[in-house]
Amino acid sequence: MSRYDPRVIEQKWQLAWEDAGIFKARHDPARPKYYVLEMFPYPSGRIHMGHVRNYTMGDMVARYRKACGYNVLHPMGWDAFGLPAENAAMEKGVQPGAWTYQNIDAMRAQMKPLGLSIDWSREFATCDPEYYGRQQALFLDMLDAGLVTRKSAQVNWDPVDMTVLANEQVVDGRGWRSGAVVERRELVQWFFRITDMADDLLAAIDGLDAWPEKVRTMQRNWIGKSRGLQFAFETKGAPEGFERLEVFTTRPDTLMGASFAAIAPEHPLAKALASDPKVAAFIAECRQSGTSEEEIETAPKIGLDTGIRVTHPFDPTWELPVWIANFILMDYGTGAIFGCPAHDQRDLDFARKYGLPVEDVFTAKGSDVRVGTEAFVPPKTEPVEYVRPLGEGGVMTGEAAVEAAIDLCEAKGIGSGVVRYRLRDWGVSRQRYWGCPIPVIHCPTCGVVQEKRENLPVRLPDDVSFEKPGNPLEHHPTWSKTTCPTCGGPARRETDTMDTFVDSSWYYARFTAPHAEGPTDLAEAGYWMNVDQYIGGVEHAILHLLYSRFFARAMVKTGHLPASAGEPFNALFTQGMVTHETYSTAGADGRPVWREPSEVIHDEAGAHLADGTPVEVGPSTKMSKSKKNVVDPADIIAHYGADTARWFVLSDSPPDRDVEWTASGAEAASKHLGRVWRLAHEASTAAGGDGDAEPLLRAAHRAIRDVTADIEGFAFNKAIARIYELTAAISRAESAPAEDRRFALRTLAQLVAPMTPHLAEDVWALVGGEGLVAAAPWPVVDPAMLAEAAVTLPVQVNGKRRAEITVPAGSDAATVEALVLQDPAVQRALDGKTPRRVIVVPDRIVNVVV
RNA sequence: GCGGACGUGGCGGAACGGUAGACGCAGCGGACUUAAAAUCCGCGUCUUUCGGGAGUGUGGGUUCGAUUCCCACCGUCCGCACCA
Repeated sequence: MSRYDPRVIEQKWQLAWEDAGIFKARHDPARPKYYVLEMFPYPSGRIHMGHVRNYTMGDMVARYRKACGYNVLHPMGWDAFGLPAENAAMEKGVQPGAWTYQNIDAMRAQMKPLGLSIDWSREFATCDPEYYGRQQALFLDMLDAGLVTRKSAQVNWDPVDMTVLANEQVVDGRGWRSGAVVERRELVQWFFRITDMADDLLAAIDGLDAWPEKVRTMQRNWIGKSRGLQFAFETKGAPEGFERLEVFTTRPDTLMGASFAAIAPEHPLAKALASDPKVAAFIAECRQSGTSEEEIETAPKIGLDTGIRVTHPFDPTWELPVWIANFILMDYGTGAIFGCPAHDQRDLDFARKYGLPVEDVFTAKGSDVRVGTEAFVPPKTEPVEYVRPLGEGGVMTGEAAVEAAIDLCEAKGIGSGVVRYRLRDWGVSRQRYWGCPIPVIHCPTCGVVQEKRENLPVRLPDDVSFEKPGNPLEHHPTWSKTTCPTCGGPARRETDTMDTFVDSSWYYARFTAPHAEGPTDLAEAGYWMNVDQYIGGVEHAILHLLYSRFFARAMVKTGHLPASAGEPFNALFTQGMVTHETYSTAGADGRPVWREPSEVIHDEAGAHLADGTPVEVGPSTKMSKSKKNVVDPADIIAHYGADTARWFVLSDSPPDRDVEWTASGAEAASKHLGRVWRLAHEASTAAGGDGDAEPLLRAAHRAIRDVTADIEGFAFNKAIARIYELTAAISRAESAPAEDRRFALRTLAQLVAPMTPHLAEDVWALVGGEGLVAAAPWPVVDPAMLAEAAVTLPVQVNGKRRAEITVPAGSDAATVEALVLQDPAVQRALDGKTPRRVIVVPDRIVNVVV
């Protein structure tokens, strides 16, 4: 007998789809469009299970929407600039471009067998000059629109390699190659002025109702809008020009608890004091750390008393010392604060370390407990008792006290209420080769000059050397030498390239017209934008999504997108990771040696290698090369077929949670698909059958209803559970008329077409479906087949289940109550007591309260 | 350190505030087979004196009723601006 052979059918149907050209997206104003997009991959050279999960989910949505009658756009491309290509160049001596394009070819070849409904004619890579040239045009338009600026910013500097390091390249405070202690250094850089849009980016989050709430919360917190007081201390003993020290605080209500003022090591006042060797040494010490906020926040708090004093604005006789402290960020507020140790943990730690006073400003209502080693920081909405108030005091919330403090200070002429954001401008300069060149020229006479638009793209040279550390574009003998577009004199090209986040901030728009002359084609963008469903990892919840939202607004402002596309992603779904158990054996030095899953044998003796060495089975973690707990999709597809891989990554776990890859799970998925195929094969030639068709037909319609709802709700694991039930029902209905079984199998084929499309086509063809199931409409549910005549209600007595009764659906409360009280099991549970209340939830439950 | 999420049988998970454990895996029992594989059917939280009792990370609270809502704690994961 024939059997399910994925190798044969998967290739067959992929060819059939290609011949029919059914996944090519065509602009058709007469039809409603639907744009499905998965976050495009970095071309590492191998696809991994995370990709399979991401693209299978996107394909699920794309194929489902197509069946529902939408004109679907489902493109794919490559996020192709970035550090790994330069690392490969250093390690293997290949050019980053050649390495990247080889990887793209390899990955495309691994992706195609998955049978995704992608319009490959729209494919591009961000490292194509055709793409990055348009990105340069966008950059110049943004420059003209005032959205770009140049200013100084801090970078990780490797003093041995004399080069800028990415945060990733800083390991335990040291450069990953040189091992030198990394220091912070200032460099003039290009920035996008994202903070100009902070308020709009924040307010518009309210409208993103199809985004996960957690992502919206994270974005709100990242933007971090806060109202506070900005005022100036008068200084004593400060150098000329620093008679006043501007500080910003979100807690002006704690001003009477101030015990010191502190400035960032990069603050102009600190720099002005650096002629003092002690200060200079301290600032140098503060710089011995990377730029990441995590590193700065977790570093031990250190400070230096400058000897300068400031007078308290509410009491001219009260003086506070000015410290330089390593935990003050120059980027936030004014780079200077006053410390109130009683109500801020960092200030308290600092005060305890350096013996500064701690004065409680407020206490819990009615409590006389004073701050010890833990700062008292209740929610601002909680009423507290002010014992050192700025004004009147008494019991009030922090919120109210802050507003009162701002009003009081404004009335007294001490500063003013201001709004600040945690969000910083987006620094896009990178001192690297493998990125989009910034299309400007530095001319000794004219200054910073734009490259002429007709000269775009400014192409990367393809003959660079990675022998020396640092930016190869700077080392290139000729590339940066050019003439000034304005005066014609000799000039130097900008050698900074753009952050790769820029590349991924507008690719969704380029997909709507991938070969347009300009960055976009407004007619195409107008039809296809916005992305209706965006799918990707939660690790992009903040940066990529926020930058994309900013870029879409910038493209509206520069005329590259219609006004309606300023918020580019209508719906967002964040999927979980694919994990696997980890396996290790004991190494000679006692440290674990990681083993690949394919090396490990599981049997009665436990887990071991082929030679009998026992294997330690560790917890399931994200698949990673370093722990070797990876399963190669290519191997799975070769062994089981693409449909099994697709079915597995959709089943079991909810899509937004991690899914654990297990060999037995893959085996089970494969078995199930074989069972479906066998049922179809048997039914294809079956005749007769005189049994009752109704249970089967009811099961089919229930499945249509439930699977549809589950797909709409991104509950793919539940949709799959419903498919298992329908399969069991068909298997059980051996005696039903053959044509009814074929109907049920056609329904099944339609329902699984988005999940396992190749199998679905084969089943569809076997049981008399017309044409391709990929082109067939979504099945329609018959409400008459869903109605139930009777319902079984659980009966609780005092909240504990004691009985159940069966009543006609829709029975009213009085009828149910009477029946329940007569029930012998209920009477036994009542034990002669009189019911106080009977709660009847129609068609759901009864609770008798005694 | 700061911000965000998650926690249910041996395992992955299901459950508009309404029968906790759908569906799947592993396991056990049975059918078919000379036998095995494949396939099909059934059982399945723990405990019990067989009446019942306990049970959704831990401890409290709200409710006729809590896995679900509220508070505190513990653990795990994600992000922190130059990894993508």
